[in-house]
Amino acid sequence: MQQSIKLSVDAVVFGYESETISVLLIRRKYDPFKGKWAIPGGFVLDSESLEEAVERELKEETGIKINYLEQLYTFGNPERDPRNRVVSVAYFGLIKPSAFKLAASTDAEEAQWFTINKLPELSFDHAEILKLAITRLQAKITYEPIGFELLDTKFPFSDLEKLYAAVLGREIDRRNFRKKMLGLNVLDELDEKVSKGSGRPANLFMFNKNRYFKLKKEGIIFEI
Amino acid sequence: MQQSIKLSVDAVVFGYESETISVLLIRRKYDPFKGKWAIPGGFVLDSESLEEAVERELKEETGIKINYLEQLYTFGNPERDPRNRVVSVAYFGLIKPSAFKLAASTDAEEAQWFTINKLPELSFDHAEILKLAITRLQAKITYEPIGFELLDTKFPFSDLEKLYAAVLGREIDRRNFRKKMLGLNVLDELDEKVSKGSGRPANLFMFNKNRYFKLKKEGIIFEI
DNA sequence: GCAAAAGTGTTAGGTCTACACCCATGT
DNA sequence: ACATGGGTGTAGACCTAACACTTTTGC
Repeated sequence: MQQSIKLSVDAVVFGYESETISVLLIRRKYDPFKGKWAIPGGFVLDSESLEEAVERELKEETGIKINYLEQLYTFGNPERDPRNRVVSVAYFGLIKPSAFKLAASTDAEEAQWFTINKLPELSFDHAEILKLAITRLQAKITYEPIGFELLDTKFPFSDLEKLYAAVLGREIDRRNFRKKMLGLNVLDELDEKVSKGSGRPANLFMFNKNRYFKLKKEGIIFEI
Repeated sequence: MQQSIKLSVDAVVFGYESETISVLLIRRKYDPFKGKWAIPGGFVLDSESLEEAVERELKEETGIKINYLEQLYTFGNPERDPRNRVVSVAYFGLIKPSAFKLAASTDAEEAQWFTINKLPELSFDHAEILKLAITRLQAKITYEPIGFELLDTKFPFSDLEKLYAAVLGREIDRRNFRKKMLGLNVLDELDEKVSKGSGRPANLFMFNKNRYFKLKKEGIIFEI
C-alpha cells in the first residue's frame, strides 16, 4: 500500500492570569503562512507516542512544560494543508501561572500569549481547532476538576470563582458557587491567609486530588 | 522529514435489536491476528477524508451503510500494531434496525454482530477502543438525542425505554422516563398504533429532528 | 376472563436560584 | 473612618425519585 499522508500534532495551551484566559501561539518561521500566528505543533516522529510528540514540540517551540494534556480531535480534511496531506491530532493543555512565563530561550517574537478575545489571524484551520478547544474547556470545567490545573497549588477561593467566570464568560453567584464547590468535598482549606493589598485577607485552598479520585471511584461526580 | 507512520481508521458500529446492543465485527483475513475478530477499518487513502475512509471501509468489509458517525479518539501508541507504526482514528457509528442486516455479498463468516456482553477476543488494541466507544455511547445518549439513530423512524415508546435500559445497563422508571422524554418536546406522537401480538397496542412516535435543532439553537438542551 | 403490555399522577425530598449584610484588613 | 475584597444564610421555585392501578388488546 502506498500512502503519503503525514501525521502531526498541535496543542492548544490555555493559561489563566489577571482574570482572563490566554492561548499560547507561535509565529511561523516558514511557508506556508510564514510570519502568521499558529498553534504550536509539528510532525510526529516514528518512535514517539502522540503525547510525547506534543510535549517535545511544546518544549522546542515555546519552552513550556505542560500540566494537563488531553486529546481534543483529529483534523483530517484533505485540503487543510495547502501543500501536502497532513492529518493532525489536536490536543488541549492547561498550565499553571507559575509555569506561565515563556522560557528565556524563546524569542518573544516567536511565542506569545493571546487573550482569547483578542486573537490574531491564524494559519491553516487553527481557528477552527481553537474554537473547538474553547468549547471543550467550557464544557469540561463544569464536570471535571480541571480548573485547578490553571491555578497555583494554593489559591484563594475568589481566584477559582473568577476563573470559572472567565472561562464560562458569565457572572456566577458567589454564595451559590462556594456552597456547591465546597460541597463537592475536594478542597482543603488551609490555615494560611493571603492579602491582596486592600480588603480582608483570603483563606487559601488546595485541590485534594486523592480525595477526588476516591470519590470518583465511588461514583460521586464533580459537577458545577 | 522522513516519516513512515501509516494512518488508518476504525469504526465501532452499534446496532440495537431484541433489547440488546450489538457491535459489528469482522474476521481478519491476514496476519497479524489472522482469523481473529476485529473492528472494521483500514488505511486512509491520500485523497479521501477520514469520514470517507470509514464509510468506504464499512461498505467494503460489511456492506452496511451507516446512519450516524462521530469521531471517537485517535490511538497512536507506537506498539499498538506489532509490525508497523499505525496510528488509527477511531469512529463510532449507529445504525437503524432496517439497515441492520449484513449485505448478502458479505460472507457471514467474515462479518457478524456480537452482543456487547458476549464479545470474542479482539485483535490489536480493539478491546480498548470498543470499551471507550461503549462509555461514550452511554454518556452521549443522556445528553444528545442519538438513541433515535438506533431505532426505526417510527417506534413505540417502550422501544425507546428499553433501548435506554439496554445502553445504560440498568432499569429505568417507565413513568418518569416518559414524562421527561415527552417534556423535551422533540417527539411527535403519530395517529398510528402497532400491536406486539398480546397486550394493548402502542402508539407510534417519531423523533422530530427539525424541532430538536430549533430548540438547541435557542439553548434548550436535551437531557435525560 | 385472563394474560400481556401500554398508559397515566401525586407526593415528599432534595436541589437550585435569587438575594444583602457583616467582617477583616490597608490606607 | 472609609474603601476594598472576603465570608456567610434563607425562602420559594423547581426538579427528581419513588411508587400502583387502570386500559386495551389477543387468546
